[in-house]
Amino acid sequence: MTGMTDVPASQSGLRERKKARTRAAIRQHALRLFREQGYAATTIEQIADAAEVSPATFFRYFPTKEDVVLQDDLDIITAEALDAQPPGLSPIAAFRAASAATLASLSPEDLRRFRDTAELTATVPEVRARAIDEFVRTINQIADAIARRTGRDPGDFEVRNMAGAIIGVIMSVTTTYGGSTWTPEAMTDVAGLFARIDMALAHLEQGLPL
Amino acid sequence: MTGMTDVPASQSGLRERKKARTRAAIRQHALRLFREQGYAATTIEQIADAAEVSPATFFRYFPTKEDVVLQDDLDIITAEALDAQPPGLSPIAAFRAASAATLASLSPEDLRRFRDTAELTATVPEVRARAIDEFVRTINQIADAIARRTGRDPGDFEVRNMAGAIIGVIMSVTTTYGGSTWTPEAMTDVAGLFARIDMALAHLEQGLPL
DNA sequence: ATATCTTTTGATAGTCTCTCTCTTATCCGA
DNA sequence: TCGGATAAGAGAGAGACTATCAAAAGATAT
Repeated sequence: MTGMTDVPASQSGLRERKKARTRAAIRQHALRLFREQGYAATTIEQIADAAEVSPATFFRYFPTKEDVVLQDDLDIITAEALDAQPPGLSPIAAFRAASAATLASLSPEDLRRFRDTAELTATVPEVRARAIDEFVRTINQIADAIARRTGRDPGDFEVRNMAGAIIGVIMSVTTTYGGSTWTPEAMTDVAGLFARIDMALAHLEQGLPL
Repeated sequence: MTGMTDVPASQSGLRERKKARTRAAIRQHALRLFREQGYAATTIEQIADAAEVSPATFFRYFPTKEDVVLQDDLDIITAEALDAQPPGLSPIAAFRAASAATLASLSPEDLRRFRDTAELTATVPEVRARAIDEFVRTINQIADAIARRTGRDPGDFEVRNMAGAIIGVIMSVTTTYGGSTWTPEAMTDVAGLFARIDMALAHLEQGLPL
């Protein structure tokens, strides 16, 4: 895992490089077509044509149409960043620091892609549903990381509960940005979104006072 | 809204009664077939045949296959139950009381159907994704109810944040019941699930101490 | 009871996502 | 350079979902 970019630092064989390039091409053309024509109006065949592969190949790289949009590696990165924080910090404080570190590590290109996918995630119901399900899967990783840093069992009820609360407030922030529901323009700066996430976590850390 | 049952207290014309009966029949046979053969292995055609309607009619009652499983009214009920709680209670305490009241109001038949749908929700990825998306939609209703009872603005950041945290811990509990991931047997009693939800909310209320 | 109007249903055809299988091409290591 | 793997392509097909149109059934009025 070398970052969020689709093409990893060319490591070994030509085969892997080609694979990564194909994957990146598919995703890139897919996102472009989604932006131009809308998600539903874009067919797999069009994406495959644009990326110069067969429709069958599309599904070898992405199990479903929605998966082209999903962020795959972001949660893994924050999990790593979470482990990298000093042991003294409380779980939520460590999570806040890890988020900041993750944001800082993103390249401009990463940010652009993040913005595109975030918009699609908030806009298209099917994609949103899948993305949130991924979020829930992330609860496990967060819980594991918290368990590691507090020396408790990963299945511990309270650990899992805290992980759930963290994901919950993040979901709340990301699904309603800027007061009412999602507006694409408001999402232009990813930094603002991260700032709101940090505020939400701080609020949670203080016990959600009203 | 007369309860969770599919057939509302027969009110007006024959037309509406028939409609309600058709809807109930489709859902009932669908859940039975899902239980017997699995979700993916059951086709719309089979459900339609069993319910003695045409496949097209299925889609007139439920926009997608997943929607047969979703719980539609449960969140509305808890929202109402939330408003019914005495104003003195803190938001989370009120929510706990509302949950208990909702559980108590369910008929044995409701409980059985709830158990079936809960299992499918936790088991089948597509269904789970949809259900969680519904959960997020529920954040708004919870936030509105909290805003009403605290006299704050419904769009208030901290109010929405608390609603998110509540949904987050509930998601955490319902998606992993009994330590590790879902086991159908553990789910036999719905009461146990509600008890766990209550524990999670109590933990959240105390500020998530570890 | 009959006629008319509206709503619901069924039938049919078609699109698109996704799966499976088989064959061909390409890359890797020896 | 030669087997052994792995990926890409082609094609057939299942199944979810949509659109359209005609038939059936309920509601309403005379």
